[in-house]
Parts: sequence; structure tokens; C-alpha cells
Amino acid sequence: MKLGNQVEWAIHCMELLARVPDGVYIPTKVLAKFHGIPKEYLSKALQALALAKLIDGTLGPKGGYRIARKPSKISLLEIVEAVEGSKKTFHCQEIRLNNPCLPKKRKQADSICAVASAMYQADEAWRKVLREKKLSDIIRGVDRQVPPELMAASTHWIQSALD
Amino acid sequence: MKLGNQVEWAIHCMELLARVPDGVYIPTKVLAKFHGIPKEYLSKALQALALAKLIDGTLGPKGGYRIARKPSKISLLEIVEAVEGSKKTFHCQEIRLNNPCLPKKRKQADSICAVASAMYQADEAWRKVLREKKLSDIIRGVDRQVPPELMAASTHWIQSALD
DNA sequence: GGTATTTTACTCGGATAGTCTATGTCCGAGTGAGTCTGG
DNA sequence: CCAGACTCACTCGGACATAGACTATCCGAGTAAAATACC
Repeated sequence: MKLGNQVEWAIHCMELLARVPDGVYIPTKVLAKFHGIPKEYLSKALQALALAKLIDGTLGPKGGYRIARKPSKISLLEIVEAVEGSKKTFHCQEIRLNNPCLPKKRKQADSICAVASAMYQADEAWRKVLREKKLSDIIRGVDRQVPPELMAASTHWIQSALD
Repeated sequence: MKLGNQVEWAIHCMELLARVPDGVYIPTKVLAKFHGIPKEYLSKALQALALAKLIDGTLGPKGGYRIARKPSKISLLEIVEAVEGSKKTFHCQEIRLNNPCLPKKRKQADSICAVASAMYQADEAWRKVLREKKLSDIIRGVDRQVPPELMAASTHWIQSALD
């Protein structure tokens, strides 16, 4: 039970995309260099985000990605699900139906397995936190942590990279 | 982000082991046949549970595993962690430290990344549910779902298999 | 000078290898029950 | 009949293959900007 690195990358990139002025596109190349991660592979995560309509991309010079919605309208769950898929963390195999005492005909579940139910509750608790946590909250948190001069330098660095 | 099948197997086996009278050992072979899962691989999950002191095993004829504690004293989290490991679901890579604007000397994190913090909160919510859900709750849930005659037949099946 | 056209360099997007964990299988060391033997 | 020693089948435990998923990389189709030619 482990999340891939793409999740971290995706959230950081979304946070950065949310900071640039409207209408500005940032290419994968710049996002990758800024975060020090492999460009080609990051591309896959961004593709997933684009497919989920969280960002949209444009081709050609001055192209790249921009955020598709306001940060307050994007939850972390959407980002995580876009990258990792929306399947539940626990997949019930219904091994209780393998019980040799069970008559052959009743090989179908009529209720949710108690084990699966418990695991689904845990899964839902996890999702609930991510659903209520918005991208805007992340931005606020980062603002509180990063010193203003570093933030300004970063903004400037991005600007230069776009030319 | 997906849990392995071993988790499901482990919980079902624990539930079964909790139903057997004190002092009775059930071998992997029987557990595997009853649940219709590969014996050899299930063995790995049971080994993990034994290592975590949730069950203990005995060798020789009439050997096998028995539960080590009362079901009300065993949480699902313990079972899951025994099988899947206790590492967090999200591992922060600190890619924020790759920021090219960051002075070389300050390449160390002095606070928890806002992204990681959010993910950890979700992780903890998931754990909390599993921590509060005891094995005894699962047993109660199964009792409510399984018809008495099937339960009796299963008990009898296990008994026969032990001879 | 302004506009339409062409070029062009840059972007995303999907198809392609490598690596690591999860899955499934195998056999050997150890042990406790059952059996046999002797008193 | 009972006690002790022995045999032996059965157990767990760890070492050994296989499969799927995650990670990383490449190149081509498409496009929007920029340069160019023309009016």
C-alpha cells in the first residue's frame, strides 16, 4: 500500500500552475527542471491531469499547461484519483464464497462482506480528508512556510524560463 | 494505491482462528482449502502474522496456528500492518528542496511540506478507522450475515479436516 | 506599413524498454504425536 | 498393563521462479508563434 511519486509531483505542479497569471502556459520542461524531476515521466502525470480536466494543455511555442479551475474548486482527491486511478484501495475477492459448505447454486453474494465493509470505511475516511482538502489550502500552507524572498526568486526564475 | 490480497486472506483467517476453541491449532492447509486460496502463498501471510505476535504456530502433527490474543484486543490495523508493513502510504521525496533558487547550504527541510502534511492527515484518518475496528467487530458482523446452518456446517467441516 | 502565407521550432501525446515489488511455488529443518518394545 | 524410547508423518519457515506494475525514456503528429513575402 504505497502511493507513487507521481502524486507528489502532480500536487506540486498544480500548486505552481495555480500561482501564474491567467492565460500563461507552463511547459513540462520548465515544471520538470524547477522540481528536479525527469521531464518525460512527469509528462505522464500531467497527461493524466489533463485527461481529468484539471489542467489543459496547448501546443506550439509558448505552449504548455495551465490550471483549468480555481484552486479552491480543486480537491486533492481529484488530483490523486487522476494520477492513481479511482479504484478503491481494497478490492474484495469474495473468498467467503469459496466456503466448501456453501451450496453450489448460492455462489453469489447477497450482502457486503463484513471484512470488505470495514476496509471500505477506512478507504472512505481517507478519501474524505482528501476531498475536503483543496488545492487552495495547500497554497496557503506553502505561503506560510516559504520565505517571501525565496517565493519572489522562484517566480522570477519561472518567468525567465518562459522566454 | 492498492492493498494486496494477503490482507483479505489474513483477516478472514484471523476471524476463523478466533472461532476455534482454546488450544486448538489449525494448519495452513486447512485454512487454505476452506478459503480456496493457494496454500503456499497464504503461508507467507500467516508467517507475517506470527512474526507480529498476533498468532502463534506449532509444528508436528495436530500443529498449525492459533490466535494469540482475544479478538477484542486485536485491531484490523495490526493485521494490515503485519502483512503490508507499517510504512506510511505517502512518502515525501522533498522535491521542494530541488528548487533551483534555493541556496546550496539550505538544502535541508526545517518544516514539514504542506503537501506531505495533507497526505499524512489522510493516512492517519485511514489508520484511525482500522485501529478502532477490532477483530471482534468483524466476527459480530459475520455472525449477522451468515445463516446459522451454514455456520454450523462450516464448523463441522473444519472439525473433520483436523482429523 | 499592413496583411496573408509560409516556415519553423516548440509543444503535447502515445508507443517503447528497464526495474522493483507483489504473487505464486518449491523443498528442507524441526517437532510432537503415535507406535513399538521391553519390563 | 504401563513406561520409555523410537519412528515417522506432519508442521512451519525460508529460499526460489514468475507476473504485473511502477519508473523512466524515446520519437512522431500537431500547432501556434514568428519570420517572410507580397500588396
